[in-house]
Amino acid sequence: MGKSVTIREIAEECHVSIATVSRVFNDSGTVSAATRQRVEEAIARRGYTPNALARSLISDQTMTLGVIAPDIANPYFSALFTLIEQAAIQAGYFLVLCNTFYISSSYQQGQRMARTEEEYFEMMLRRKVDGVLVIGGQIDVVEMSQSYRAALTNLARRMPVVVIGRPIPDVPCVFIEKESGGGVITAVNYLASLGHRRIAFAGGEPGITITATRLGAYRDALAALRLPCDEELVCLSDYYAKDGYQAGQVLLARGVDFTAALAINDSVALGLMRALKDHGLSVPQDVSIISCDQFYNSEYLIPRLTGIDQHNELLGKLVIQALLGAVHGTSEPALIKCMPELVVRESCQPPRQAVPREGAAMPNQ
Amino acid sequence: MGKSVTIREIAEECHVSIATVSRVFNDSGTVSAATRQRVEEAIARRGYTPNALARSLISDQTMTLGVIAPDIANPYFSALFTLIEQAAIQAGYFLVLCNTFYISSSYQQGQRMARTEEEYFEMMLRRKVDGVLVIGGQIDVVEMSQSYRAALTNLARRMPVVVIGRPIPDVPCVFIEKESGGGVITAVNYLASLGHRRIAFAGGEPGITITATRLGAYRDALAALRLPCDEELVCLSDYYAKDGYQAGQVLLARGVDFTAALAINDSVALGLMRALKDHGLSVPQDVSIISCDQFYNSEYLIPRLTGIDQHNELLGKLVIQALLGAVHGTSEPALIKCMPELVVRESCQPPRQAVPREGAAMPNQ
DNA sequence: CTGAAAGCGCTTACAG
DNA sequence: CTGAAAGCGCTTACAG
Repeated sequence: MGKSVTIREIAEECHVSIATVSRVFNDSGTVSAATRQRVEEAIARRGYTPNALARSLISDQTMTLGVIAPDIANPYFSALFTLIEQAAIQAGYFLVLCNTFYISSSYQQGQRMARTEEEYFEMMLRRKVDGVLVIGGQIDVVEMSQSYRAALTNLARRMPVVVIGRPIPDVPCVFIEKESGGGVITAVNYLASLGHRRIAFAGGEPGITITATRLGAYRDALAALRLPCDEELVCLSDYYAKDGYQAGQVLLARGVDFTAALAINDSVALGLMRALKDHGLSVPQDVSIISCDQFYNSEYLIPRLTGIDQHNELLGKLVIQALLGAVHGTSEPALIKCMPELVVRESCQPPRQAVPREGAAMPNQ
Repeated sequence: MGKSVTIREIAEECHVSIATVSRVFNDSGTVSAATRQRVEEAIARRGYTPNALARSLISDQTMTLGVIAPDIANPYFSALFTLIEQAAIQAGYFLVLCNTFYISSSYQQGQRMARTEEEYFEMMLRRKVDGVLVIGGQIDVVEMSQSYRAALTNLARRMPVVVIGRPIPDVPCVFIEKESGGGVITAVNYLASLGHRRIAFAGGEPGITITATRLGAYRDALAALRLPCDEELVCLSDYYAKDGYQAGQVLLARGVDFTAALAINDSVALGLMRALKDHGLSVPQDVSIISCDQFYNSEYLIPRLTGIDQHNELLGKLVIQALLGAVHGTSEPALIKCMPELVVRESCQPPRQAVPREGAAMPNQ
């Protein structure tokens, strides 16, 4: 590729100084109409494009924001990223997307494919992004490593950082807490109101905040309702369809008695329904299913999936607002909560009968 | 945020020149053991991080690649992006992701949320990325605008550009053509082998190459088989679940007779199956469904979706290889084709009866 | 209105 | 082994 045309070349071509070219390009300062026209023509003719690197070196801003997320192929994150990007673009910022695959066991098999979050933090520092958004990842691991905590603290001391996840004391970020489990309580109450008494819980990686929060809310709700809350009703795994499938298989193999189940999100619900079906069970006739976090295709499933809308769109807007606020120094250490909402569709109905207790046959795949 | 520590500060602190600090940090040139240690300690103590902007200005490379895609929330793109990112990271590059929402009618409602591809091209030039990957978008519009073509040509003259999409003569990019419709022909033949004679086609935005290619292959296959290919068997729309749903409604409202249908991808198949169900039709008992482009959840749907695996994973690897090749000047104007593969699952079976011809009732939603 | 100069933070020949 | 200097491409006071 040929070297790109610089401000100096334009200046020489027009017999003016580079300062003058800069002035006309940026429409700053004063330039006589004649030279302005001459310079503008040269710029157009040569296709001059200013070097953003040089500009950033001076202005000390790159108009770039870093986004560090676990897995963009997860619909939850891709939907959120889309929202965030739109808001960022409107504010004139670019986004550098970094996938860590941290909680995504689907991708962790074999050699390390991505960089760690700590490595990404270092890169953000070097590249002088104007701010960083951390979405989940190690921040949501219940037992956080000291080195991660130190790295995040170091990053936050040097540039604005907004975190969607569990607030950590003494780390100078803006934390945005997604939810407190309210939606799950609503879901359990809804199931109970339909007459269900034995309600299972499927999916979610153990040791992750979102799992712990939702599981905790599930247990609290059951306790408040004086409903059974046996350990065997719970099967954690991860956040994808294959994990819901696996959780369903385990639940069924245990021979647990349940007439309804909470799935940690839509993907897990999908896999769970599949496992049930392979066992000869129908939703909602035999088992009612409700998702704790609805994505975008729930209304097209058969049956249409009842679930909690965590209002992630709202979250997306708030997040970028918080980040831009932090970048421009008008940040408040917000603790945002979106009100979850139950969306009733077709996957729940009053219980007809208990699930048979005998050991389950292995499904064919 | 306080100004970050520079090489000059480290130099002063150690009473050496900045050249020396640079040498120890980059482990280049020769430095005495004593000063090396002193400098390394200062670097660690102060948490010095080199300014990548300044480095890039000198080295003329940013180790950043731009990716311009229509919609990362579309599972096709997010899966591809994931693959591409992993390959890029391993090669030491960062990715700037730009969503244009170009073909995504789901997002085009109301005011313009994203930038146009041409604006993104300009930004790539300014930011001096080392290369650009263009995935779909206007490149796949059958009637391409002149200004887009000019902008792409200009970009490709100035930096390495790899395009996944329809090759355009005289535009100096590396083009990677995804497919030629071979998979669709396989799908139609499969349906015909099952005994289907009236096969519908649903989804895909009109005027887009991928739609045209697949529709063309569908028609060719039908013609070769001497099967009916009425206009009314075809209903285009777009690439998402809601579009499949809409296409299904239209097909049903037309009262067309069909026992099987091709959906342009899994999302469309999902919506289509939903529309059929709302009309009281079951898959595969009443209608067989096959997807022309399978995503990741097809094996968890009820019924498990039969479809074509376009082997996008392979594509992801090839793409980044081509881009890195172009960046390092070892590009060949590749024309890559992945061999599609039929994956038979549960959504197709021999026809039982024709769909009733009377006008369809509107489904409840 | 316009230009010369300093400087953003760094790397890299070139001397010593 | 080490430092002074030039230079990457640009912006911005400061003179004139």
